[in-house]
Amino acid sequence: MEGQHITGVQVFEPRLRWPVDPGLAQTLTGLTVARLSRRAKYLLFETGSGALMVHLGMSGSLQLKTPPFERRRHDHVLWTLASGAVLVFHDPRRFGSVHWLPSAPGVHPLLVKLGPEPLSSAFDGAYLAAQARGRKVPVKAFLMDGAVVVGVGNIYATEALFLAGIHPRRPAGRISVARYERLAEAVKGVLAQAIEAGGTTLRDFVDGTGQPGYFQQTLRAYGRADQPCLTCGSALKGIRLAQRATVFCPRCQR
DNA sequence: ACTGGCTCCTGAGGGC
DNA sequence: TGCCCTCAGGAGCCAG
Repeated sequence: MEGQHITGVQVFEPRLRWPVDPGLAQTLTGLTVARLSRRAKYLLFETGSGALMVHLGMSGSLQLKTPPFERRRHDHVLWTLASGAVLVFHDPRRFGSVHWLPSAPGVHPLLVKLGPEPLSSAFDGAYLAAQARGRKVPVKAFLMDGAVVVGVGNIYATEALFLAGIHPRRPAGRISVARYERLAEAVKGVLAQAIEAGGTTLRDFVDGTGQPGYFQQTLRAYGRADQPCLTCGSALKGIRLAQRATVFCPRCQR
């Protein structure tokens, strides 16, 4: 994508998580993608005057295709490039979104309240402990709060808490700095491993080349309710916490 | 200031 | 074989 010139934009379905800006095609046509970057789970296609911002939600994908190809059901936005290739945004559940991010003035409202990147040095045990001070929210919901740290969804929060030996319902403000250090390390480790494996495929996830991720084969807790704990052998417990499926070991996680 | 519940949507999977 | 119901989830928003 880097260096590609956008020659056309077609929006077939603007009803995504946020309605697609009717002026998007007008704004983007004629621009060149200088570089790709990312903030939290928002993908940024930077041009000289601003950025195309895409969120994949949970079922979204982007693929570069070479015409002729048949537009599939749920192919919502197409960008035609000067090379002749077409970038396709496909999202059956429409939890994803497509935005225009002006380079000035200020930050986009969706980005302004976001916490640090989990793989950055700003994210560590001391930071988590400071953020958690006085808070009673269950630590799993705390960890999934984008204002605390970005990028930690349900699966990786479940895995990290298992690795750190922390009970998902424990109030965030009642965890020691030492245990938060362990948790921060667990988050970094789980994310690094998942990225290495190419992501986690639950149902229909595929990457930019159509390949599934393989991290699900490595999951220690998520999706393993009633199965034996890989550490102590006792049965993992499945609960619902903050409207999310949660699995933990009642013996190892306190 | 916090917290918990609701919401969008489609497809998979289970029960009958 | 096929239908119908329930559940799954990212994350912003809102009521209490």
